[in-house]
Parts: sequence; structure tokens; C-alpha cells
Amino acid sequence: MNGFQGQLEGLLLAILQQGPLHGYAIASELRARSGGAFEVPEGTLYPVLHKLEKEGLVRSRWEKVSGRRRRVYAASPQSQNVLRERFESWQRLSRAIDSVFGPAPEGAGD
Amino acid sequence: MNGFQGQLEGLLLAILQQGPLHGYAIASELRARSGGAFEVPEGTLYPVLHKLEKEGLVRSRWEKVSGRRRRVYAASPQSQNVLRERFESWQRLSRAIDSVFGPAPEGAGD
DNA sequence: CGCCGATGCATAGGCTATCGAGGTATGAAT
DNA sequence: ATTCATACCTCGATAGCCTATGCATCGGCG
Repeated sequence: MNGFQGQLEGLLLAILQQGPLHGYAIASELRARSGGAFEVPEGTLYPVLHKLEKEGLVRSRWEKVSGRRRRVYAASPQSQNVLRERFESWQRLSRAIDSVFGPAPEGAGD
Repeated sequence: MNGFQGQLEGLLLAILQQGPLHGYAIASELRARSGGAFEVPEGTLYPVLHKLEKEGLVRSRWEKVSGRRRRVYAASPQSQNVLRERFESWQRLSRAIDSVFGPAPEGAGD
């Protein structure tokens, strides 16, 4: 089994593909794109971002905006491959769950 | 956030809607329906079944098949409602993740 | 100036779903 | 009798995620 959880990393990578953002903005984007479904708390967000950075999938730099310092995260080049894998993995998972829920009626597809 | 995990309960309920099955058979059905994607180990399966029973969503009885005793699980009536909720919840989750992954480029659909 | 709310980043500790390893028992085959 | 396959079960560990909390800076206010 397994594969249900751990999707958050992929979602963050997906968001950062459009361009660098800082933590708060990432959370906002995630909320917006998911239609309000995903409300990621900071205690979840930052550890995941740091993990992604340690894995070389994002890079961060400090930026100063009107005195306040922000950490801006950007997707690394190799994150594109990882993102694609994650997405495909998600699609497989999603289809598998669909076919368990719905008994996959007539075999037209495929 | 949250909602990724805990899908397994819904999947088991879905499988038991077609009729009573014992543990091993449930695992086989799950594997078959998911196209081999879900290989639930016994250390995961049985605790979940027991939890579902404690919640009144399945009922079990011991059966004797050629000397070997099996525990056969059956979906309770109220499990239908729960299953529907779980499925809808899954669909929302699934759509939300899709729309984060794919920025929903052309606005043809929906 | 000193306080407060909002922004923004961060960590520690805990909860829960899932998993791996191990244990029990029966029947059939060797 | 030993081994294999079926079938059930439980305990302890792991991993993702969350709650609570803390720190620092800015802007407004008295």
C-alpha cells in the first residue's frame, strides 16, 4: 500500500514551477489553486520546504522587503523530473482508488 | 490540509458492498481491483477491519470452511452512507490535487 | 518612546495511519 | 512428523502532519 500521504511535497513543487515564492505566498497559492481545500499550517509547511531544500529540489535565498526579511524558495532544475514522477505517481494512485471505489464498469477504455 | 491518509477504510467499505468476504479475500480483491497497485499487508488490514467493526460499519462472524475457521466481514446498512461520504470526500480531494498539479490551462471544462 | 497587531519564519512535541516482524493454528502433501 | 499454504492477530517502529509556541520586524497609536 502506501502512497496516500506524502503528496504535499509534490504540490509544493508544482506551485514553485511557476516561479519563486516565499512561504506565506506558497500557502496562499496552495489555498487558492485548491479552491480553498488545502489550508497548510506553518508547522507543516516549513519543515517540508526545508526537507525539499535538503534534497536539492528547491533553493532558497533571503530577501528583504521593506525591512522584513523573507525566505524565497525557487524550484531547482532537477525538480522538474521529480515533479513529473510525482504527478504520474499521483495519477496512478488516483486511478487505482477510483477503480476500487467504482467497480470500473465496462471495459471500453485503455 | 489532511485528507490524504485514511482512504483505506473507504476502499475496504467499497469492496464489502458487493458482499461478505474474509480478510485474505478482501486483500485479494483490493489487489485485483486496483490493478495490483494496492498490496495491503495483514498488519494493516486487520486493525482497520477491527476498527470498522468497532464503529459499526462492518460486522463479522466466524465461519468454518473445511476445518479452517475464517472471519467473514459484511458491510452494515449504515456503511452505505459512510461510503458515499467517503467517496465524495475522495472526489473533492482528488479534484483539488489535480487542480494544483495541473494549472487547469484552457477553460473548456466544467 | 513603548505597546500592539500583522507579517513572516522556525522548532518541539504529539497524534495517527500504516508497516514489518513475529506469533498462533489448521489441513494437505511429503 | 515436518513442511507448506491458508488464515488470523498483535506489538513496536516509522513517517506525515498538526498544535502550540516562540522570535523578529514593521506600522500605527497614545
